[in-house]
Amino acid sequence: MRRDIFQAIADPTRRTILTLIAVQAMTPNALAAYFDTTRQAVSKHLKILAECELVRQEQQGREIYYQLEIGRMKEIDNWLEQFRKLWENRFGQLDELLLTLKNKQQ
Amino acid sequence: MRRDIFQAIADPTRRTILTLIAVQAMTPNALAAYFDTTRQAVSKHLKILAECELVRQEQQGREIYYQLEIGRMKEIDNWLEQFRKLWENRFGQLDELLLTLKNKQQ
DNA sequence: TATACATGCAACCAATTGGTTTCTCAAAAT
DNA sequence: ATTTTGAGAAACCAATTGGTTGCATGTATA
Repeated sequence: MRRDIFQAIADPTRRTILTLIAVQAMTPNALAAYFDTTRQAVSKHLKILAECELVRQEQQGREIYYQLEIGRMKEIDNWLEQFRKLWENRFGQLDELLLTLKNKQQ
Repeated sequence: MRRDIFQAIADPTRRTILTLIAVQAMTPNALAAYFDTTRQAVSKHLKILAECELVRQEQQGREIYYQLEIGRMKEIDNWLEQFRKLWENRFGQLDELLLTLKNKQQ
């Protein structure tokens, strides 16, 4: 039980769940229809996502709607931030190269 | 052996390795000094990162320098893209709320 | 009220993971 | 030429993971 957002998105099923509920809240049953596993397996994935606060539950009668908790997703974005400079730099260099080539053609 | 970039960054040691070599290329030995594990364990992490093409190796005598392959990191950014709209929206709504509160004070 | 449905939990299982120790190999250094 | 050093591969191990089946519980419906 690591309860780590990076570990949470490591599983492809969980990533798909996040994508699905990003569009609209869904019940475990409805989600399970998208996968080749049992409802209980999906339930376990949802539990992990809930522990990481990546999803929010909303009971509605006997159904539970799972909704994306978008705020947490920003943590991944924050981690990426340290690398963003590097790849912007790289693409910046590419831009420069293309510009040089263009100038030579003129 | 999943060779999946999301699975690669799931491990905290591997994330730290990526952060370290983002600054400058490093050898397995130098990296191992940062962790409470054996050099061989670090070597295994590097192998996984290499399989995902997140690092590039450069032999120099008997040492091997590992360097960050920044391009692959953009895949994570691309996956985040689908959620970015949502959280920008959310913070947009927050901005609006703050603006309303400010106006009320006046 | 009895039955069907939606969900989560517990117990179990095979595969994977992250770590270790031991070994081999190639390149420096003595 | 011999020894030391840097690195990866192999064999092994305990813990974790993702899945299953069976059960318990609460809510809707007949």
